[in-house]
Amino acid sequence: MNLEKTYNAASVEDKWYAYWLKHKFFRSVPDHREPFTIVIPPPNVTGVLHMGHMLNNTIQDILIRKARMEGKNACWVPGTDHASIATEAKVVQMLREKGIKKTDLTREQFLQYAFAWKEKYGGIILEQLKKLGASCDWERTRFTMEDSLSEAVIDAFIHLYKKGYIYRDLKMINWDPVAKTTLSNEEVIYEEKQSTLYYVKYLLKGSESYIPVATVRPETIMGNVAVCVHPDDERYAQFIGKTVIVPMVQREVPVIADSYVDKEFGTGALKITPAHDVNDYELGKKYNLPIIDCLNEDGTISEAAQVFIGLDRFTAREMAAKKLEQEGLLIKTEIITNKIGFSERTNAVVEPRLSMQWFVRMQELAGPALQNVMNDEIQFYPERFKNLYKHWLENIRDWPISRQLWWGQRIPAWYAPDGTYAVAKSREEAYEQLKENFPHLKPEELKQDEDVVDTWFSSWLWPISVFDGFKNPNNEDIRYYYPTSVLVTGWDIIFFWVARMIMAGYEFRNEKPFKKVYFTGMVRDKMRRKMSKSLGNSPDTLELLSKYGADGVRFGVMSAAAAGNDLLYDDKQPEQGRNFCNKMWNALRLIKGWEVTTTSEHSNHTAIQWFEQRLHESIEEIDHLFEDFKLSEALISLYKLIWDDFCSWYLEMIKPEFGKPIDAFTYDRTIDFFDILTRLLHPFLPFVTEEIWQNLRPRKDGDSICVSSYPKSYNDKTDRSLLKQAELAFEIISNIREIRNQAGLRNNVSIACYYNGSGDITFDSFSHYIKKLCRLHTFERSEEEFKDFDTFVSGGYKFFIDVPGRESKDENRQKVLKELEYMRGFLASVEKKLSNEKFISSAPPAVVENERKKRDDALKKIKLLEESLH
RNA sequence: GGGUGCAUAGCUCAGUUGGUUCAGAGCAUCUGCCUUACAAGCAGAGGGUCGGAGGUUCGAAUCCUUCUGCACCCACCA
Repeated sequence: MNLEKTYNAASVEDKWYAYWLKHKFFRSVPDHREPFTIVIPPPNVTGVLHMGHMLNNTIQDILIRKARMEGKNACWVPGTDHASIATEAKVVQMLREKGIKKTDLTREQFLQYAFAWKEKYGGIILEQLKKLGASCDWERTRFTMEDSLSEAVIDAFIHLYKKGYIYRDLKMINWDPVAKTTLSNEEVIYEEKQSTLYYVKYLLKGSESYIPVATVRPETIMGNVAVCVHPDDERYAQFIGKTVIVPMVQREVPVIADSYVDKEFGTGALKITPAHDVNDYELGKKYNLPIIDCLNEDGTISEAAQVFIGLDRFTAREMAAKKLEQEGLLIKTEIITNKIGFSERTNAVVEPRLSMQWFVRMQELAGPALQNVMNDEIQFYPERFKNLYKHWLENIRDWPISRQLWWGQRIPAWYAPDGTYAVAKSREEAYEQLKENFPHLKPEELKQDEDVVDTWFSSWLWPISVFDGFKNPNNEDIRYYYPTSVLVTGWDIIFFWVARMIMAGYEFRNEKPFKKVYFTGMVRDKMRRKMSKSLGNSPDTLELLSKYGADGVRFGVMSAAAAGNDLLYDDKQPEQGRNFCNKMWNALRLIKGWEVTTTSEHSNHTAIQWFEQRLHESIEEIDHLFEDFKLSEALISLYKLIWDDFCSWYLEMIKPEFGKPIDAFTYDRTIDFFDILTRLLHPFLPFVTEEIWQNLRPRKDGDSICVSSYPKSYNDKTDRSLLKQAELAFEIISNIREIRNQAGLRNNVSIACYYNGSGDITFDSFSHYIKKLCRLHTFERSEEEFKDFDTFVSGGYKFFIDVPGRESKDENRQKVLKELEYMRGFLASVEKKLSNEKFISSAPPAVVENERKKRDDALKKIKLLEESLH
């Protein structure tokens, strides 16, 4: 066998992924086995995958691969999300770069461009997932806007409408003037910004006196319909009921009083602009004030404003300030910090806007969703996200779902010429509903609502709709796979998606959509900034995958990612993963390079038994870590098991001398061990483990580690007696090696070591290996005290190293003194504890007993150390 | 304004229900090695008052109180 010196991830990974696909190992159809199902959080087709996706999908793949190896029917459903507003914004921008304006296109033409975009980027995304090693059932790939899933959206809409949960209303909503669409609260991101607060004079009609009003938005002054003060505010009591003049437009408006106004803030007087502020709108309704909308949908000043018509709102703000100053109405300005809402997708400053939209009433939907998370019917990992979830659901508000976009499922409402509408699956059905009241109506006169639904109104159905649970609620797939086993997603979309999927699950199937939710943290850069394209701090994942290999990247993101905790990404992490792959690769090279004798005589019982014990100890530990979703700890634990225990200790112990063969028994056991190790590691690093596993033994076409069995720990009482002995032996080896290092001995110089004393634990079984690993020509018991030798004390034994030509033993002596000092301190603290009556009486007997043993051990060690100083 | 989380080695973090003088890992640093699997490596070393203060306890990184600093979420204060 001829294996390359370094592991070549690129060629290995492509080879095995193609092999897995060819043999359809990832294909899942319902059968008699227990299902293990994950639906992917569908990535947006806006671009390519970033680091967050690498993390998220690696976790899902680990869980799926482990379940598959455990004999479950593992099904991972992949797919993509049309991401209505985000994608539409991208397509609009792409068209603009080509010199095409959206307004020049028909809806149909635009959708063609959008679908072409989806084909391109959706395809790239799926390829990236394959590169990562994702073991999805690709035959099940879904897209949120494909026919079946769009029909599910319409069904859901009609269902909720009939139930009275969907309604149409004129309300104040968040408006994105760039995308020109409504947004939900969740799509608005508030940031603290410095703003100018303008103090403006509102002159009393026919008088020189005025009410000072503070505002950060002078460009909406033209929409003022009243000034409001607190009824108990003595400063303005005289103005209440009088008329003041709105600056710039000279409108005469009343001064009203309402306790909503905070006397302490600003000037204590508030201008009322019902069209541009939620609170003002409420006050306007209360006092029956008119509404003057002085903004257009693109954020420019409307004709209703009378001045600055057509100017952008920010330009108008400056102009208004200037004009107020010119007219002598500006008292002063002040810089304050306030929160400004930005559109999540376009980053435009959001406007409160009064508009007719479709809403989902959330109160009833929230009930079961809240209850079943709080009682752990659906489990959250980490649990603390329950708090966040609870708070949101308890304060839930209705969900505006209509979006003034083209890319998405169109709202199934049909309007008669007079505005009366029917909600129906088709024009024909709508016509049937309406014709009773409109005998002369013709079907072609009906107009469908121009808006589409919020993208989350489609993705909240995902766990149901990917299994066609709307079209055919009793089909075999959904009965078998639903509810899914676990959802893996970032905590940032807990409201957008997780909460709503839970609501949809209970509403449409009367059953939870998943049993567990694993929340991942956000991937940040070394400066703790969230990775984003605009900052340019997210590595190019395709480049990363080709540089370090998918296994390297998977190791990198997993090794630092505790559930729910953000992780700081650094190139060092995938590098460590790549190195790990190479380490295992070279272990394979070592083993496969051995010549094997036919004899089964051997002297490696101890090493083999020790490693077996160590292996099963690890398997138990890893099982527990998996139960708690502590995946990064499980990976680190495997890393140490393989690198330290297997490579550094076990292989070095059994390694035959150069040129000599290894016995068949040791060889076979070693292959067994490596086989088990690769299977344990396979869920984390699928490619390198497949490559090694395939090389360990002769395999047939169709064999694969990904459908082999996941190792189980022994259930019977496994003997663990060698673990302690090994610990002592390794400690002795390290001590001898340190002395060798201090003495500057070359590796080919062999030395002698003598020891005496006795301890609770022996190292006899390991003597042979100590000798071998420390290059000792002599390692034996001797009652003699070797006064000129370097010494150390370990496990109740005193060791003497004969270093030829060693001039100074100061270094060694210093070390012994230091240890002696430490042990004396240790002894003092133990004795103090033991002489404390309260400790003896209140501590558990086992703890006291342990302290006594520590004292005896310490006394013994001190004695040995003191002796060895002479 | 309400809420959550975090603070442990130079950096990033582990540390289960309080019990070893237990303070741990990886990276980084330092020393010595191209030793026939691996320099993407091997053998070693140094490094921390577990954010501050108080309390509970025989015993606290761990439990309680408080303070400080940081991060995030939610909320209609111009």
